Amino acid sequence: MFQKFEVLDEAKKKHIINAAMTEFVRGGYEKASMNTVVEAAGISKGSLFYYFGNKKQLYLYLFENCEELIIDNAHRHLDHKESDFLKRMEHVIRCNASLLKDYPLVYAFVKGCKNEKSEKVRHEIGKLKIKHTEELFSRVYKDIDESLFKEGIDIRMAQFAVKSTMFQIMHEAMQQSEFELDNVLKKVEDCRRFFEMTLYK
Amino acid sequence: MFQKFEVLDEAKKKHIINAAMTEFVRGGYEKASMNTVVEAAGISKGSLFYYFGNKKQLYLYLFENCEELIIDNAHRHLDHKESDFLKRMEHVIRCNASLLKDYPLVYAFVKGCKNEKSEKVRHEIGKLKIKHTEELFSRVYKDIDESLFKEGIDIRMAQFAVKSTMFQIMHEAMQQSEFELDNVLKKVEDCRRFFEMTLYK
DNA sequence: TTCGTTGTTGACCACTTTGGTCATAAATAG
DNA sequence: CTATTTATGACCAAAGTGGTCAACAACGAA
Repeated sequence: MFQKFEVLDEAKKKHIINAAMTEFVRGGYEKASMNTVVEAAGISKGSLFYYFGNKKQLYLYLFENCEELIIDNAHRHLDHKESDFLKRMEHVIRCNASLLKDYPLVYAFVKGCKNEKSEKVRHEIGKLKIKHTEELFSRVYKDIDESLFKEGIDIRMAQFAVKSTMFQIMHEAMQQSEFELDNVLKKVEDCRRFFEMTLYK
Repeated sequence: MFQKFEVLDEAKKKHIINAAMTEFVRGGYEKASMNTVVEAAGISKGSLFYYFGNKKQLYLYLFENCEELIIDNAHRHLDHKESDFLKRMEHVIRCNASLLKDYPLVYAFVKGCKNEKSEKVRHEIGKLKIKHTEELFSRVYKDIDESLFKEGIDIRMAQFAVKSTMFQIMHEAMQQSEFELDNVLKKVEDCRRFFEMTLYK
C-alpha cells in the first residue's frame, strides 16, 4: 500500500510524518493543506502524492502508524515489571520522552483523529479498530506496592501529583527548541527522589 | 476605535472573542479565516467587519484585550497577600480558573501573538508595550514563608510539584465539555490539603 | 404614521489557495 | 547504454480568501 513511502530512509520519513501531523493537528482534516505539508517537509508536491496517493490516504496512514507507535511504546513500559510506583512512573516518562522526542505530536494527532468531524474520514477512523490505548495506560496504576507509602497518605492523590509533576517536566522540556533527552531524564530522576522522600516511609 | 463592538452585551462579545481567538490560535495570523470566525461566532460577515474594520484590527484588538485580562487577573492574585505558599498557589488557580472559564484561550493566544511570524502584524505587536506577564507571575514565588516546610525538603521541587499538580487539575477540567468551576475549586482544595500533609511540618 | 439613525445581513468581487495531475527530468539499476 | 523508478513543479478547475455594499430591520423621536 505505502511501499513507495516505507522504503525511504528513516530520517526523511520522520520529517514527512511530523510535517503532516503538525498540519493535521492544527484545524483537523478539512483545513489541513497539502501545500503546507510539502513546504514543511521540504519535498515536492508530486512526491507527496506519489507516496500516499491522496490526502485521505495520508491521513489514514498517519493514524495507523501513530497507533502502532503508541501501542509499541506502551508495551515497552508494561514489560518493565516494577511494583514501586515511583520507579514505574519514572520508566513511563522515560519511554514517553524518547517517543515524543522523535514524534512530538503522536498523542495530539491520534486524539484529534478520534474526534475528527469530517465525514470524509470519520467512518474509516471508526473502522480501524481503536486499540484501547487509554485502557493500556490505566494499567500503570495496577498492582502497585501500596505498603511503600507512608501511613495515612491519600495514595490516589499522591499518584496524580507524581504523574502531573513528571509529565510537566517533560512537557516543559519539549517546549524548548532542542529536546535534551538526558536532561529530562535527570530531572525526572531528581523528581522521583523528591517524592520518595516525601511520600515513602 | 471599537465602540461598535464594545457596546454589545457581554455574552455576545465573549462569544465573538472566543471564536476569533480559537481561529487565530490554530495556525497564526495568516491562516486564520474570517469566514470560520463568523460561522463559529454565529454572526454575519458584514457584522464582523462593521465591528472591527479588518482582520488586522481584530487581531490587534484581541491582543490588547487579552493582555488586559491577564494583567487584571494577575493583580487579583497579587493583591491577595499570603505568605503560605500552598494557600497562595490555591488562590492563583482560583483566579486563573475563573478567567479561563470565560476565555479558555487567553494564554494560548497571547503566546501565539508574541511569536507570530507574519510581517503584517509582527511590528505592531512589538510596539504595543509587552507587559511582562511572566515577570508578574514569577512573583508568586517571592516572599514565601519557607519555615512552613519540613526540614530537608527541596523547596523548589516542592513548589514545582504543587504548581504542576494544581494546574493539571485545572487543565483536565477544561477538557471536559462543561467547565465545572466549583468542582475544580473543590479538587484544588483537596490537593492543597494533601500537600499540607506531605510537605508542611 | 413617518423619518432618520444605527445595526445586520449575505450576495458579490477580484484574487489566492485548494487537492490533485502529468509531462518531463533526474537518478538508479541491470 | 537502456529501462525503470523517483522526483519535480507548472498547471487545472474548483473552492476559499479578505473585504464591500446595497438592501433591510429595529429603534426611538416627532
